[in-house]
Amino acid sequence: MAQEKNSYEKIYEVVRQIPKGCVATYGQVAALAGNCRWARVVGYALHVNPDPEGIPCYRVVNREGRLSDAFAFGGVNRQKLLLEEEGVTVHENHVDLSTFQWKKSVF
DNA sequence: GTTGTGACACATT
DNA sequence: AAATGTGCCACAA
Repeated sequence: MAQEKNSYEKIYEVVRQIPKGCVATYGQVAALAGNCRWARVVGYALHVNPDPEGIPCYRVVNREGRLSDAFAFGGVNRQKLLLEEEGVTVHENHVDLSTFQWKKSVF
């Protein structure tokens, strides 16, 4: 078993755990996945995003709380809308991490 | 098998 | 303060 829970699956698992109304940074997800160095891999994992319904990429932001330029997976506007629907206040492309960054301890 | 690139993060200049 | 360089890992050619 445990047929290679290869990087991606781990990352997806972590992203899936992000509760509603919260956002997580790539580094955060990477760290929860097991390695802070996976930040880039996390971005790649979301890039392929095989399950956009279970992997809300829009809940994942860089360490600035900002969305990447290439993030607009359907329009930056779309992203803002989705996050606001979740209860996250989004300013164009950035959110207040201090307020909305996911804290695993809370869950 | 090696090289290059990438939706990042951190350190240093 | 901003820009650059470096580190790390995975995938594509």
